[in-house]
Amino acid sequence: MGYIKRVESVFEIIAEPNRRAILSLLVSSEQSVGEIERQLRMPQPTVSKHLRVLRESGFVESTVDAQRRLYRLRPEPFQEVDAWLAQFRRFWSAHVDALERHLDHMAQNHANAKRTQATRTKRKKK
Amino acid sequence: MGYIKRVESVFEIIAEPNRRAILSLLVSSEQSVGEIERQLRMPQPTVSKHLRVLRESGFVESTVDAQRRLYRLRPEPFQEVDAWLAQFRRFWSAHVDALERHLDHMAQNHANAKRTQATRTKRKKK
DNA sequence: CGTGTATATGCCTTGACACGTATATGCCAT
DNA sequence: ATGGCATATACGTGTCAAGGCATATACACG
Repeated sequence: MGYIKRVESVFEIIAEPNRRAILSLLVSSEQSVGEIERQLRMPQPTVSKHLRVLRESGFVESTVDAQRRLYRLRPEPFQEVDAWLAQFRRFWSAHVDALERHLDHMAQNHANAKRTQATRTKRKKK
Repeated sequence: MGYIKRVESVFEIIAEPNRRAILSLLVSSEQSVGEIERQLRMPQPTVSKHLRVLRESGFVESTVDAQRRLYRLRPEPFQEVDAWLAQFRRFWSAHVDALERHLDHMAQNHANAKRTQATRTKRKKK
């Protein structure tokens, strides 16, 4: 029994910032590799490699257009993330309520404008 | 030299399976380190280290109870994930509808039952 | 105070993965 | 066929994070 199938969860996939950037790009419409490359200002092999990962994990699919490949989103993996998130939703909506709405609004346009602050790592040495 | 401030996104945090397991555990109620350790059958230092990461990224907070530390969830990071997801929600809810419900169900218990199959990338070798 | 229990931290090793650079594949046009 | 463009892959490298193990801190109680 041969080859181990790399079971990477959807979470590992979206942990990579460049991949999230690509996904966000594709929300508006399908794009070719070259277009992604230009918009995100990253080297072409990098784009291709990330697209490969995204494709193999089901986040995107591609069709051929001459020499171009057009990539577009696929819904399932996002739903999977959403499903995971669901178990916490009860919890957090209990905690906040108006804020929830607020966040829901901001979500419309930006992707990851988060500021993950501080982590007051107090490194005391003894 | 220096203390680089590691700005890890919420996505990197939840990319780790054990951390997701811990978070799922905490949905029901707050738990001590020892309880987590026993239920998840992982060594105590591992639990503590993951809890540290979760704490510093805001996913959990702790209070002291004698020698125990009780950990519980905090809502903000989850909202952040949700906010990111929101931009895709329009998209995917257009694509599917009944399937969504289905997934929502499976989400109840497990986290990453991904089967990432093959991705019919037809790799032809010449 | 000393012992036991609960949790945190330090060090080290290992493996995964993202990147850069180079190159291969594939398709089009002339 | 030949050259050129678009995209994919191979290989070597550096970085970083997770785990194991040992140990330190903190508290409780006799």
